[in-house]
Amino acid sequence: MDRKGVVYVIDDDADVRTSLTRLARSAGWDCAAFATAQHFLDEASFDEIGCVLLDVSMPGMTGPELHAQLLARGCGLPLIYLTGHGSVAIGVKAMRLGAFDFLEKPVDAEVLLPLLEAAIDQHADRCHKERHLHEIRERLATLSPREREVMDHVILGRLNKQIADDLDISLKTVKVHRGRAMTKMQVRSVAELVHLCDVVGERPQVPRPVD
Amino acid sequence: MDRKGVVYVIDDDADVRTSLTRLARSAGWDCAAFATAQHFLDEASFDEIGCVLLDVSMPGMTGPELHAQLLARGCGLPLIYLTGHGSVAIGVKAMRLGAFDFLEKPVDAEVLLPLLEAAIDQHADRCHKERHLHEIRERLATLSPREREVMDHVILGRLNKQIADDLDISLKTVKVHRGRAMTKMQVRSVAELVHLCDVVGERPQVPRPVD
DNA sequence: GGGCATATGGGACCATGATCCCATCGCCGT
DNA sequence: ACGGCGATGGGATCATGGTCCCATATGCCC
Repeated sequence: MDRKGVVYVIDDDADVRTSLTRLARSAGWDCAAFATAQHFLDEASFDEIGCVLLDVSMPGMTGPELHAQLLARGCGLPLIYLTGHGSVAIGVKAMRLGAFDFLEKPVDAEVLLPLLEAAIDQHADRCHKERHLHEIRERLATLSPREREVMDHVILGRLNKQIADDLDISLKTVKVHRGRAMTKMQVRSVAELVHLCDVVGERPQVPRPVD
Repeated sequence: MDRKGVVYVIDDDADVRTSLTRLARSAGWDCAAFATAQHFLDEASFDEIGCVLLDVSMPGMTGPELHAQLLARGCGLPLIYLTGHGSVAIGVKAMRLGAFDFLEKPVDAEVLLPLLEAAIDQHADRCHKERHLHEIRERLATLSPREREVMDHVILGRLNKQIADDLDISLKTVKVHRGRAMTKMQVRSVAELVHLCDVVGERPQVPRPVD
């Protein structure tokens, strides 16, 4: 049985890598194992659905250090820490940074496999939403400065007449920019436009002019 | 110096309660201490800005058990665990449930005080946003069923004509309901209406009819 | 210099939305 | 039985939005 997703294993212990790889593959996932965090950073593509199983303490870059690196690179892979003798403080800090889970070795397969599935599902879900946001941002990027400016007023609920007054241009020009913005954003109603902008968090805080 | 917020201390050790209470008060917060989780549940009001400092292991209800109780009651108070001899698993689980932090005793005042401030600030912020959402939901609750139905179509970008067709009523009636919905929601444009509904997560997934 | 995108504007026309007036009908609670 | 409210609908009027046609001017790139 094949599933969609890659399990990345990062551990300096070859035996651990072998057994985790075997476990993940037996459950149907692809698996790529690395002996150091640096190897993982160098070789992994980061553009696939998956999750990361990483050891806390390794020669070179440690688990938490890798975590910070991934956060800095905007990589959204869920991280599941595995540790032999971790401390409370390290575990709590990892969770605060957004780790998916933090487990102590030895880990039971019946515990780990559902976790892997949940982590990969979460990542797939997030990637899907992220792609959608990216599409919207790409449409936003096609707007000319003036079109964007007019759109910002439109999604605040301003009338064409008011926008014309705000920007000191004619009503006619507002209509042109507005129509082009609607076309470029691929929407046919103000409601859809506002919703798209809400989804990507584009809410200009233009001061509400007097009515 | 007085600050806004209450620090709730829950610990079975009277000395710990005394010292934490003194610390919190010296920093300007109100403080209420409880010897058991049950006392806290019985006596605290939960409608004030604040945060909770709780011990993990106590006679009767434990810290994690109280945590679950608070979650079930929809209480948004940030929880900061304090533990003398906590395990990694307990700490990680507490963080997964949304604890604000999980510290090991003894806790340095220079660590705890900034945490208290951050937790209380976060709670104040969330309460503020929650109040705003509540206001909007109250407006939504004043809509008649038909008004709500029409509004659901409006925020999907449907034209009055299409809504009339969908609901099998006259164009005129749609206008009436629409106008009343706008008044009750206290908005003057579709853009504002859509934004309010986006904020409270009210996005009906009415199947898009053929155009 | 010629093409292209951007910003600007006018005129005309139609569709749509908003807001008044008016009305009927049914249901619920006092 | 009466009043209030929700839902329904018509007519009239005006403001607004959308979409065609047309045009000019600027700046940029090849």
